Amino acid sequence: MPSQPPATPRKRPQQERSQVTVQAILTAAAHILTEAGYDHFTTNKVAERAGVSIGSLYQYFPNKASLLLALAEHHADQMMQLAKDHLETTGDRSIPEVIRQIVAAAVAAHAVNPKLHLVLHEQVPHSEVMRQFDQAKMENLLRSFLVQQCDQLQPKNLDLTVFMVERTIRALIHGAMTEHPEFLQTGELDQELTALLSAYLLKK
Amino acid sequence: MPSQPPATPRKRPQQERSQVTVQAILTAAAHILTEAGYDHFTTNKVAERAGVSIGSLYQYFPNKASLLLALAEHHADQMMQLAKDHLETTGDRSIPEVIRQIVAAAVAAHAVNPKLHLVLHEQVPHSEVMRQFDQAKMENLLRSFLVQQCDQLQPKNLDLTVFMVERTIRALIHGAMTEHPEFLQTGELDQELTALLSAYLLKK
DNA sequence: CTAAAATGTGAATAATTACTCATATTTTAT
DNA sequence: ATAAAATATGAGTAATTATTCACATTTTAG
Repeated sequence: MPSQPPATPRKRPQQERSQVTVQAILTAAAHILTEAGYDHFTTNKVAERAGVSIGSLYQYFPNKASLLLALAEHHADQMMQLAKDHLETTGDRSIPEVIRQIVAAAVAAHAVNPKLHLVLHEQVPHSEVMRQFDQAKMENLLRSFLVQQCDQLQPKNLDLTVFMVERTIRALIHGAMTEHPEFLQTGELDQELTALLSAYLLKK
Repeated sequence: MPSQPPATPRKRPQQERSQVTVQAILTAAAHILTEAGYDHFTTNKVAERAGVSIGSLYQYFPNKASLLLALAEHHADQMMQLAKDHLETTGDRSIPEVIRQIVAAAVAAHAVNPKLHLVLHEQVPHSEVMRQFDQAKMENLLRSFLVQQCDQLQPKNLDLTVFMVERTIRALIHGAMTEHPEFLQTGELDQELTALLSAYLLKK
């Protein structure tokens, strides 16, 4: 009795088999970075942990840097998605409330995968390249918020202000993650960061 | 005709000859870091540039890390000295003036050797280790200033505030150095940083 | 002057690691 | 069933580079 040909065509291995491999590699890469740090991040170890041969790794990632890039891009996407979600529901319009919201969004975004984030942004050589994903988008997001709120800001002033705010948020979240996790736990960081930036922007 | 024995004893080679060598190595190391970046910072290249054999380098620096450490320590000393000079003459007592002074001191300290500073703090692997010199001293300096000025600060509050201020200053100066040198040139950074922190501290 | 101490030399070593390629296995389409 | 296409394998290559060490030169002290 010949079996029916399956309704869904047998899944294309070009698609699925390799996608599983790619995913295993990415997962293994993230695991090694977060658990062992960049010092131990070698392509051979990643392949081993992924349960895949080193040759397969190089079939999908032409070099080590491209693997890191893929990881950083995916992570940045996750962060941006979460940040946007936090910023959608914007009923309030007072500057301190908007700032509080932005800070909360940034803190939440950094909680997606804090260990991976720190390694990608502070351990990986040439981490500027990794930052390209986060930073530009964050600055644009901030810029539009600020324009909406403080229409008395001049364009030149705007660049400077966006720089001040973006850098301050990022630096203090990173600093808290590495040196004072308790400030993050208790919410003290959110509060102080909001206070810092509100006081600054209200004076404009 | 036998010459007089020199009044000053012939300078001890253990002292001078080797000191010249050590200095040449340190200078070459700084040069390679600032001009070529950490990627090209190999011990053999340092020795070559210093006009010294690789063996001599290892006579005075047991390993590559110790060379970086020596460089970082010397650079931190220079920065701290300059910062202290800026903070000596403290006639003013208003918070904004004190803040302005602290900001100016930090900016001046970072101008000692900006390129080297950035490489040591952002390119070198495990740059946390390099920061140990600057950071603790900076925080202590800040702490005493803040205690003097805002005596209503609680001890727990103090740790948090010192963290906020120190990190913010450092991050914005670094950010300006790498991405917006024009803000440093024009003094806009000093002004905004002072405004940011004054507004924050005055609300305490 | 001379021996010991200090300093200098640089070819060689040893370890690491990103990446290749010849070959094997699996899947697909007919 | 079968050939072509896709995917997987992993031992091997090649380049880099921190560090050593056996030996040379210079300096000092007596």
